[in-house]
Amino acid sequence: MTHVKKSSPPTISDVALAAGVSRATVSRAFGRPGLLSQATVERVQKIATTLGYTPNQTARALSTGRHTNIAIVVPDVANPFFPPLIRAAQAGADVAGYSVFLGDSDEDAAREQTLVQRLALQVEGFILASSRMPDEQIQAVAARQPVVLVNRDTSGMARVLIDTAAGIEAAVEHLFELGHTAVVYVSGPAASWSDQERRRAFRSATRRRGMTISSVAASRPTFEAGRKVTAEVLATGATGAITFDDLVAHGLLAGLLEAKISVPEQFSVIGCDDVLGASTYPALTSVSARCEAAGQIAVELLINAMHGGQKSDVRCVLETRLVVRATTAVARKPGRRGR
Amino acid sequence: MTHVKKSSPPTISDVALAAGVSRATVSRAFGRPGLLSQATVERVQKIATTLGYTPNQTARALSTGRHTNIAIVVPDVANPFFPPLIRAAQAGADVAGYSVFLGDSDEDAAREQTLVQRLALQVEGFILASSRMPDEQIQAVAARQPVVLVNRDTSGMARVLIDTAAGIEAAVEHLFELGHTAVVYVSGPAASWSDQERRRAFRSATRRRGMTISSVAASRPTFEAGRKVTAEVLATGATGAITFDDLVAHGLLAGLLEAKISVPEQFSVIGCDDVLGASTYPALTSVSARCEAAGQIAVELLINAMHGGQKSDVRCVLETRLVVRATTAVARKPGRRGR
DNA sequence: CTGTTAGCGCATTCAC
DNA sequence: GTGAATGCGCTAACAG
Repeated sequence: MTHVKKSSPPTISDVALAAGVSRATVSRAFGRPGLLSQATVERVQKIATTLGYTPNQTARALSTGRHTNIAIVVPDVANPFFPPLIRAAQAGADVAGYSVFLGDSDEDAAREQTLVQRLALQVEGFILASSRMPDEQIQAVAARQPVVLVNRDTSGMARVLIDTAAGIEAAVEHLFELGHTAVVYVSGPAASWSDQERRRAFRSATRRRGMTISSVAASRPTFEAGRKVTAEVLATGATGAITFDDLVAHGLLAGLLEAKISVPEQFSVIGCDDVLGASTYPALTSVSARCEAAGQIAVELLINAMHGGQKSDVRCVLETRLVVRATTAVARKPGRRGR
Repeated sequence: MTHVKKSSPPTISDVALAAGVSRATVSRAFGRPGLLSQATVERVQKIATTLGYTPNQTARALSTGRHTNIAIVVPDVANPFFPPLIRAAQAGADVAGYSVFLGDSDEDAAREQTLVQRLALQVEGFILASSRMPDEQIQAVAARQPVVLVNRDTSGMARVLIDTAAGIEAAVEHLFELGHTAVVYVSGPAASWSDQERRRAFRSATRRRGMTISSVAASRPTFEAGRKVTAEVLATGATGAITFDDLVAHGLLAGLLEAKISVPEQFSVIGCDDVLGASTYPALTSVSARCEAAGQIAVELLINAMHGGQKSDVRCVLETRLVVRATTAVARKPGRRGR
């Protein structure tokens, strides 16, 4: 009986020894099988698997500079907008043989910067979703390695944009047709490209129709934030609101309920991103956002870039549309709410 | 004018050269500042930052075996149960200086195994949440490096368990008190420990009260799966259902609505995990699950284990409770549904 | 306190 | 086709 006791995982040397070949041969058996004879490749592979050998990515990366890792960083993993995006990206990376780091910046630019820095030397590329970093920092990262942005329109960089502006336009139109003349936009994170786009679209669409507008700020895109601004929203005298995202809309719905304002009879609400589906009550009218497609396309672009595809400055725009459900209705007559 | 053009990031040698010290000194300035004089540490640090030097984790890891990376793998990132858990774990890892890999097994044991294998040599430890792998495989992983399980009760291993069984018990009691005598359990993934626990709790609690039970299977824990089993659920003749999780419950709610069965008047529904909050309509009665706490505790345990804490076989149980909302009511009289 | 030496596991020139 | 060196960037003994 032979006792072979090795606590540490088998290395390329172990395989080489057992197979009676040099370490270089083992290396090639995995990295460039084409350079070896069919026979040796198979033999080495076989011995490797019986030994339980797996090429050490770390060592390989140190030697080649290729890590076969990517990182995806988001402002808030728990925001339902991101999981589908992450999931799709992860899946795409997976089939391409890449592992993925996940970073959560907690909506904070400095934290995001730290994360990126910490990860930079371990990954071949970044997907920065709804990045809160200033353009210069993003460009600094991109100068070193491939980056693809999601919902951030920095020229000269690869980016996939979910064009919710068009959806917001439709949302305004929808409210207008229902007779609303005074509407309010509940904004999201100031550093968010999406928020800027939506605000801009809101402003121009309402102006064009001669509607009265106002705007209140929800600090973070959360249920709680939405609930808290309810009074402020009502104080504007508007009869309908378009919110930064569904979370805020959902919070507003809750706040309205507490304030005994019935939706949609007395007040209309439209969300954005359509991540809650029909699960709210009343079912939320919202602007769709194809976050899953965004994630999938983002990895594709990234992998392409990492494989030497030189075309950065790709600008991929995903269309959106208004999904009308049950939180919007004909405007109540003004001046009688809450009395 | 001196042109210094280096495309690759600065290495320890660059800093050493610029600071007029040896590479070892630079290394210590970052890794063991205590071994150096205050003065040199500061000087090296300063030069390092002006050069934009960041220690190369990959090289460091190759040399030390310490990667300062962990991995967290889940069956489905998009399942709302996991994001808060991931977020909490990520945050904890972050303050401890660890970066985190994310793996999505897509509910598949083989994929999970592959992921773990690919990641194993790049991380110091794993958080396996709701692992679908068989015990032996999990133990094999744990034999090589620290692992902490979430919602998986394998003895001898560190694990944090969300004790939904107690909540299910309460759910059954709740239905019983409302006069329900025939109830059905809509099960989730067979490989899921949580599902087994819930099924077991359901069975024993109902038996003790002499209730009539049945069970139907939802392949995956999704809205769609829940919706699809609606007919099957109704065919059991039960007046109330307890589902594997909120997603399935939500789907069932939708299916019931389509079938013109009103909830809770004609049929009661109780979910599990309480991830939808009050956002469904009617607001879902559910068993709470502290997924965020689970994530936080899981990293703590893992970091502890990686830092040499020898006590594996920690079994941390998180209590749950029944959150009664609006999908449960007194049982209708039997024999009249749907006619 | 600091410099010197020797690898960590692998991929890659070169020779043969 | 295959083997023998060399180095990726860093840390860990050893010296001094």
